[in-house]
Amino acid sequence: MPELPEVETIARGVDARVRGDRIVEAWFSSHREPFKTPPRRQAKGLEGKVILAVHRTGKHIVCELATRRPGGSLEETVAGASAQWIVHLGMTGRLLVTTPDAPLAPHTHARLRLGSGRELRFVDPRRFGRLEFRELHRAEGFVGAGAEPLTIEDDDFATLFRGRRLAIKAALLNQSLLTGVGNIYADESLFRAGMRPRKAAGRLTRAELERLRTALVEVLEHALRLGGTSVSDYVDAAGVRGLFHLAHWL
DNA sequence: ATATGGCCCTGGTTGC
DNA sequence: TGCAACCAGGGCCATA
Repeated sequence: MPELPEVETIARGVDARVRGDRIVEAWFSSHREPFKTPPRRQAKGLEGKVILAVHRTGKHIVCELATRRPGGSLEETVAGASAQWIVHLGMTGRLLVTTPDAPLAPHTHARLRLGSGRELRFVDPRRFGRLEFRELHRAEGFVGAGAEPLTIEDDDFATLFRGRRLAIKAALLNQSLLTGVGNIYADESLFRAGMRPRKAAGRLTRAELERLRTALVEVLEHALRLGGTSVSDYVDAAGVRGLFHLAHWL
């Protein structure tokens, strides 16, 4: 359910609350999911790190980490990162900033105790979400496989679908083509563009593709504007309401 | 290479 | 009313 606008909104909210904070202690649940990196390794990597910045790539929330405080512009800050904590919310995941004494929600899988006294928590009943830790000297910084729908040019957008026989809706959902688009915004943009979801992606005309891209950008930006006004609904302990909000504007 | 389908997982909804 | 079956749905993997 969380797609690009929701994830962006959450990333901004978390960034505003924890940027510059130090991770004092990390606790993880002992389930197999939602861990892409074993919990012990995540805890070891996270403890002592400073959160330089939190931002969105596709549907992923990326926390840039280092062993010292950030300085300068966002670009410099991100460039100075030595590790990343990557959060995917899946269907039901929530990333919350709370006080340490806030009641523990059921299905809490991660608790990062911060130097400021706050806590960053990951809660996910269905465990479709993913938590990953990356050392940047061992691996590339996280990059989504697909293109960002908000910034892709018309030519590149058209190229994505050339020769493809699968339905345009399925193509929009494919994260290695376009990243950040899920069920809701795929449906909504197709509807706005007046296009049948089951039409083969490769059979759309250039004019149709341009209409589709425009519609997609419009719905995403609209949702982003709405989301921006209700950041606290996502990130502060109340949590759930915000997602509901955005889904309901459609 | 591209496309399809099954699986993961729990909570809410539906149906008896 | 109460309980069980059923469905949602993004990403990942095996298979066609």
